[in-house]
Amino acid sequence: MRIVVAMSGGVDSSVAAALLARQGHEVVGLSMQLYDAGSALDPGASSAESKVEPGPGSAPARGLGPEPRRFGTCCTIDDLHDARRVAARIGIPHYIVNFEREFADTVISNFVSEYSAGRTPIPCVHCNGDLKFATLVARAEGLGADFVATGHYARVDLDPATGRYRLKRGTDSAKDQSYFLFTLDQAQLVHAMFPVGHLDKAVVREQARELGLSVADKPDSHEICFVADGSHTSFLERHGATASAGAIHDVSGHVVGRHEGVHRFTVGQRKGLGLASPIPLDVVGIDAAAKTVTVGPKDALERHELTASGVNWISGVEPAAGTRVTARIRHRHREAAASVDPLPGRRVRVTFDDPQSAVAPGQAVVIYDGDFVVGGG
RNA sequence: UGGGGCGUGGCCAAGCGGUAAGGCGCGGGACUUUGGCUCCCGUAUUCGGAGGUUCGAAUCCUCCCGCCCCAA
Repeated sequence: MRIVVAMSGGVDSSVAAALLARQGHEVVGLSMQLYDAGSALDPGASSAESKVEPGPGSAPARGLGPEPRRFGTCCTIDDLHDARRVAARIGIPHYIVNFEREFADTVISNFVSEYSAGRTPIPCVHCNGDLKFATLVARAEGLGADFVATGHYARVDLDPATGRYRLKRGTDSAKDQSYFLFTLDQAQLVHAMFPVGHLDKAVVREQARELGLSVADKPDSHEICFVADGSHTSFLERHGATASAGAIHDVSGHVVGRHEGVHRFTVGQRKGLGLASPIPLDVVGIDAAAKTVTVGPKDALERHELTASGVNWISGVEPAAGTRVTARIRHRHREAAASVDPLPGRRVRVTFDDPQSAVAPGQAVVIYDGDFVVGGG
């Protein structure tokens, strides 16, 4: 089979590619260039021969001004080189496709507008859904590939009972990334492969070492990949987040301070308030229109239920009202028992047995039935 | 030159004779393919200043300095 592997330059996707190649598949490595090479390049640095081939249909990035120093923490020029080196090592062709425009138009623009609206976006979901499993799948088809594989810790299988594909947690519960993949639909899952989803991270690294891959000991990537300096606030402000300074209220409506812009806050946030208080205060609400941030004690963050929009049901069929599930309201949230009630307009109400703290608008709730992702929104 | 209150780390603040809580902030680390949370560790030899009482004071006394309020 011909399989396209999305290679980020990290260990996981490298091993994914290597495993598939070893199984005898015709593997093609594809790396997404997400940032302008000129600004991502560290002038004078080691990359004398960095030939980045523009992918078909690529266009100049918009909304991506020059970044200070390194642009991101993944998909940098160095990461592209790593991917290329791995591809060479395992003997597969490797292409770099320019996704700057798509990345700017989907992931980054959404990131900025969501924060400006007082919500807390989750860019990895868009990156996975819109880029890796939409745009990339289209490219893969153009290359005559049957599958797109990534290094995600998740599994996909075919439910013999229904004939539908299911998205399953990765075996390594500590590294499970199924949360970030809840937008995948049947059409995408048909072509999706997660070659390391059944492995533990430690095993993946071991494999990388055995295969002689140079990235075997490369650190895991954390934090937003496109924010290099660790400050997403300054990133937002460089990319047009409106600086909407306003008042900080307490839960009874008294003004207790000022803030420098709603995009600097997220529900549940404690740091950065600059308020003196005998007890810790957390952001309990954000009103972008009124430019206000409301703070309160931690217990004011607890919610028994939430509604999510833009819901995707993996199977394509929504569950019956009152279906018992577990749900997470953020990556690495300890899943909580709940029941779901699908609502009109691709919405769902999730009612938790026990109250959950800090349901942040903009974050995703992902619904599980045992090891399977039911859906999310 | 009347009466009352207050001055504790960058900020808020507890302590009111027994050897400086806590929160915010900040620095470092852990955790983490989002943000946030959380968890560690660090952050005032010192309590406006100077004396005094005491085995021992930020806590009591005296004076000084600086704020604030009420009455004039």
